[in-house]
Amino acid sequence: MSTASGKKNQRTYRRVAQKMLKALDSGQFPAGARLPPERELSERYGVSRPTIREAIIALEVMGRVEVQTGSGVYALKSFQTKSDNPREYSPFEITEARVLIESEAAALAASTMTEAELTELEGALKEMIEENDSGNLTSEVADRKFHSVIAHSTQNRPLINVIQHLWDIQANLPEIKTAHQSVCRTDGSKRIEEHRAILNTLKDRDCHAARVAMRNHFSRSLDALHTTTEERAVEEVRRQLNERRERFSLSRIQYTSKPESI
Amino acid sequence: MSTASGKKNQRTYRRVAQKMLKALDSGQFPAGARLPPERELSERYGVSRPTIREAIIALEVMGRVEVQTGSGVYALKSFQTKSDNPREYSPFEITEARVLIESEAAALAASTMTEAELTELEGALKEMIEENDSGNLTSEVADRKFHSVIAHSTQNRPLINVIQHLWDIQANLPEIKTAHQSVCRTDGSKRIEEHRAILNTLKDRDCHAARVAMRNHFSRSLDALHTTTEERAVEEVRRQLNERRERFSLSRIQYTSKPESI
DNA sequence: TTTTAATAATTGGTAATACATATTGGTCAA
DNA sequence: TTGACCAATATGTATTACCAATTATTAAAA
Repeated sequence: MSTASGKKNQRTYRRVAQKMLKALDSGQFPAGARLPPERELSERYGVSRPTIREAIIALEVMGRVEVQTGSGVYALKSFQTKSDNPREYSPFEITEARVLIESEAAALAASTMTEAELTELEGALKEMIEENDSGNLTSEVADRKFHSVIAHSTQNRPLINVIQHLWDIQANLPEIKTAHQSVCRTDGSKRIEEHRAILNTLKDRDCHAARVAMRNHFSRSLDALHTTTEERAVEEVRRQLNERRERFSLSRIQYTSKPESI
Repeated sequence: MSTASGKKNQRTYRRVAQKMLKALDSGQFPAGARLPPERELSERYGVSRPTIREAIIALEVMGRVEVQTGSGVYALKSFQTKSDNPREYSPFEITEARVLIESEAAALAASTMTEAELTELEGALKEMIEENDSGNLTSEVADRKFHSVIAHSTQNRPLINVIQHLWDIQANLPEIKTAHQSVCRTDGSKRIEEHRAILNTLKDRDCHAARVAMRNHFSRSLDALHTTTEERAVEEVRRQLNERRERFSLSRIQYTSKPESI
């Protein structure tokens, strides 16, 4: 209850800092990104600029952001990725790790989720639907928000951090991105339905059903990943073929002046 | 900067917070003492009230002071900083995160484990038995090796990394250490049996049983943690009582010369 | 093309003010 | 004397408005 969100009598800077912390965790401001200027934040959160400054200082002391005078406030990475070489991970590994961990998080969240968080989830779902309708396929913010809210509802900070970390890694993998776009393009509505199913199990506080729903969701993601990886493989072969053909023709054209040396 | 007290180009709130930190460390404001009001501090340090507020918030986030609305700012004990420091996780959180993740890792390992890895596990178990017999209670190397082999057998590098990371964190928590020592001292053989049970389920390639066995193992760790935490709490109360008694006797001795004025 | 100066954007910091809450002290009645 | 209530005071909370200092961007000049 010490860290619970009894926001009524809490001081404003704490309330704001909590919200900004969630925004940071949800990937709204990835590491290195510049946050909006103080004045804009003060409008967004409906508080004065000094209060925003206080919240930013709190985040700064927590080591989550860095303030550069005259330039802006920048998000730092929250999870010290020591000798963690994210580039070496395959998208399948990441997804497998995520399915294991996030399914358990969902199961736990089924018993810890508050009404406010359920409302947040519905909001994220709504955003997802809007993104889907508007044809915005590149954005994953609503998706990430959805998963982030579930993670936060467990109130287990190491777990939140781990989930966030895995998302950060996968966000940098191009295969994941194309797979995500592909699944949005071909089965957008189905994907929405999966998220809604998860939401419903959480509403019912059915931890077993939540685990299953989350697993189903990921298993579809994994399928999409397999499919697009296959497509990419075919595409790659074709590209290499074309490249070879082009180089061959180029070499013939330039042969009289200078041979290619690469 | 035109101000004479130019300490590099650091921001004012940091400069002030450093000074106040020094004052706290020097015992100028012992634990529980009330700091001067904001208005007075702003005069003393020659800065405006908002800046003083910023410095106080920094100290608050660092867990050095506590602010009570309408009453004042109070110094806290420099060690008892568990309020909101996100870097420091509670041992319960860590253990909860581990039980979720490592149980799934065990379930996965049940199908991926090789014969060589099973042999390694048996070796780790043997080491654990030897450690237990020799009365070496502080070492956790065999325990860690056991869990590490299971993690590695999943061949999922992100998962391995996460498990490693959580172990690194918990290894630095004193509560975990004492709990581990306690469980080794009181129920060493039972702990060995739990590990053997996990090993057996992996030999049988029974992923469900592996998950359950791992959960059981952790649930016992959690119990031990609860117990030792309780013991520590009792110890703390006893210590404080003794401290008070000592102080009381001192005041009686000094009463003839000077009455205590607190 | 590179360098430099002007301009805009952004954080840094202060002052004055109003408000909310906790503490204090005093009055009055039982 | 004791207890309860109430008003005054002290203290933190938060806002608005303003200007200064620093950095980033752009345009002009060499």
